[in-house]
Amino acid sequence: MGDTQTSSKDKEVKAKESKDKGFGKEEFRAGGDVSKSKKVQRNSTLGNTEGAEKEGKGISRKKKEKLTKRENPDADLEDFVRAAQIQVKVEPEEEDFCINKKDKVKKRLREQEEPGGSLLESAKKKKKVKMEVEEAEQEPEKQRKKKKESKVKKAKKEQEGRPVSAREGGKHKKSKEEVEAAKALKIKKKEEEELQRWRWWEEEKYEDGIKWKFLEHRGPWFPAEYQRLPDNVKFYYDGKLVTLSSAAEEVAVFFAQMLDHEYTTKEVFRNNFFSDWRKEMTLEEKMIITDLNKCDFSEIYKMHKEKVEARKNQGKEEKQKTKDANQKLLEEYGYCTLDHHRERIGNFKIEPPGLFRGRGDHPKQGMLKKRIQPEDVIINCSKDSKIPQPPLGHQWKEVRCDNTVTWLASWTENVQGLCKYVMLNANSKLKGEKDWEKYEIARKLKSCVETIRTQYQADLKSKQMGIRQRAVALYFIDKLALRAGNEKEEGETADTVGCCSLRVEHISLHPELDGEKYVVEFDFLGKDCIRYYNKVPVEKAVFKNLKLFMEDKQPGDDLFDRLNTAMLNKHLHSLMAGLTAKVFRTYNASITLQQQLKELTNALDNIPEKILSYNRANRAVAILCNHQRAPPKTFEQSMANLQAKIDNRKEQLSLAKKELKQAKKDAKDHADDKLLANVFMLHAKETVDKCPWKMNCISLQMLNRTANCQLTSCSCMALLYSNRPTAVRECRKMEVSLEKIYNKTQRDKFAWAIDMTESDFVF
DNA sequence: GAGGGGGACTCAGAAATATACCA
DNA sequence: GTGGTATATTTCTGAGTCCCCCT
Repeated sequence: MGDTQTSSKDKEVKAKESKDKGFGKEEFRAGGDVSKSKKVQRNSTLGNTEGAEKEGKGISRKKKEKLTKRENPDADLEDFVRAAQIQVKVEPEEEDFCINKKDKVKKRLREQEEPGGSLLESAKKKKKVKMEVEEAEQEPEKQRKKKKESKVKKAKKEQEGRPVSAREGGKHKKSKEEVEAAKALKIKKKEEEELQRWRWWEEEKYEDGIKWKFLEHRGPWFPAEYQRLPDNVKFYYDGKLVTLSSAAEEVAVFFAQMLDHEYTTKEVFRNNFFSDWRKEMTLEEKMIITDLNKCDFSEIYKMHKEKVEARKNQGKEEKQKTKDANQKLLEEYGYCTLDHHRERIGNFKIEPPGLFRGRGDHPKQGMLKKRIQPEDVIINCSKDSKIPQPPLGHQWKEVRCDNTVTWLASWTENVQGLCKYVMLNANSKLKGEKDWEKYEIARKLKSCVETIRTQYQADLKSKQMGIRQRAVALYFIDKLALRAGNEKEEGETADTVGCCSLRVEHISLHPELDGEKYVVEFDFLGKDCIRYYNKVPVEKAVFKNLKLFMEDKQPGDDLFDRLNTAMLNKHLHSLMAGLTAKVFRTYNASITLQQQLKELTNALDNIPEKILSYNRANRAVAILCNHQRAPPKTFEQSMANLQAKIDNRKEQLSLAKKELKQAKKDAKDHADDKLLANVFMLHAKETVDKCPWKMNCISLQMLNRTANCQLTSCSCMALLYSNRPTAVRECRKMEVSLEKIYNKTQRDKFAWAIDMTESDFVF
């Protein structure tokens, strides 16, 4: 893989360099007055920016050293990153295949017309065949080995004169008929589910902007009101007992419940909490409680821990009760009727009050998230639907009927003043349609991406600084899948950036680094305060432009001072309808997935190997998109456990080898007891055969887990960006059951892709 | 017409919960 | 079969993007 990439990358760089010949700083300066234009107001339009004075923007900001930067990824992961970046440029060779909705509908209609086969019947047949294939696929070595094991056991028992019965230890074993019946029931349930599925992708779409014609729901569910602490749980201030008012006590409980968390050690969190807590206190309480450090929440904390522990140790019955209650709640509030179809609601519960958990160094972390009342909630539903009833004694803020939006209820939260929505689940029509649309736009980009690249390459030499900045930003978005980088209000959120909001301090230029020319080193905090660290060789023209953009600027100044996301997207719109910076992320993730799957998968591999390849392909996408997570707390322990398992197997293997040798000898020596000797021989041989295979499995597991340690879940990646039809196509081509790659929720979510994708689909 | 603000949506990581696996 | 642990899945909600409307 590496060789092809390197060579293609070299070619690319050389080709670009030859294009760049003759392009230099002097020529650029002659084209536009850069020294003047550097002081241009950031938001000026591209056309009239030259020479204007920069105002207010690019004020030097303190580099926030305390931000929770993630550790540098491992060196091999960095290599993988580079590899993945190069992948982005490699285009697949196959012809485009377009999902043809009309053809699909026609196909189904044909099936419907076929004699002796209704639509439902044909779907049933199709499903049955599919399931039979999958079942056969799932009958692997494991089951064969189980059978073999049971045979050995049976032989042993018979040898010992013990009876082999269906009942052992008095436990009822399912009869063959019962097993068959359970199987049939499962299949039937699956079929019914499939038949009930709303195949919205086969229906006509509504006119532009209309999201639904009928919407009915029960309104959101509200968390229970606060219950006072039991009398034996006390709060102390400066060693003295203080009985808090209900409002102050509730907020104190929020804090006490978080005492285990790092948040409560952060100064900003503590200050914000204390300030908001005091707002909930009575005058008397305010007079007494003046210093958070003197507050003793230990009894509340202890009570909370005990509650958590008790919940963990609930008996079966209690657990079932809780489960049933949740199910009831879901049935009652978790579904709505949208255009005569029952659709699951994604978040029907109103967010409970608590302390705001802003990420990184969010300036508002620790502030009180107030309890939402029905009076804060706007309900959206059909006029002719049954209007949801507010909880007793309350009323809604407003009931409206707006079928141009997809939300069912909304409210404004108090911390950031943002709107929150109750929306449908990911497997709903409304979400699915959007998803489908997203991939269609990304596919459309494929057909014109080369033109766009040619255009921004040319723009790198533009006389206008703004256009050059736009070209460099686009180059990064395309090559590195950076996010657009909207402007944010200073002091309102954590100091994170995207492409357009990069500052001088976020990049370092290296004319030469580790044997590569024109290397740009990125180091900034992106979305969710996830660190983006990358060293990327770029084209000479890009490098020179960056050098120019950074001249006479302070570290805290904007790198692209004449560009913002609105300008960038406006330009992208002019190149292709519906194109925005975000589309490049989807596009490049899809291309990378397809390319990686093509390179890594081998039709001759076994199923675990194919799954590993699929995970590797997804990992490449995760690296490209810089999807990271904190390493799981149990990571080190679980790796040690796996290593212990391998060691154990090694011992087992050497023992089994000795046993096998002995058993062979015994079989020769004791011809009279051949059966017993054979049983032992079989057993030892099986262990000898099995151990290396198991050890290999554990090694693969370790490899997979190490690589995944700081990356988001692989299937998650495939769901977010990578093209669903691509993954579906690959599974079918490689004869890997979709169940092995995606869980039920995920399969439900992109049922449209599963249904529409043929095995020859190409992104 | 520009641009600022906010509404509506997607994306994404952490936490909670369920399930699988193993001794 | 049981209990403990690891892993997978789901839920929750914060953090982005993008577009439209108002001034």
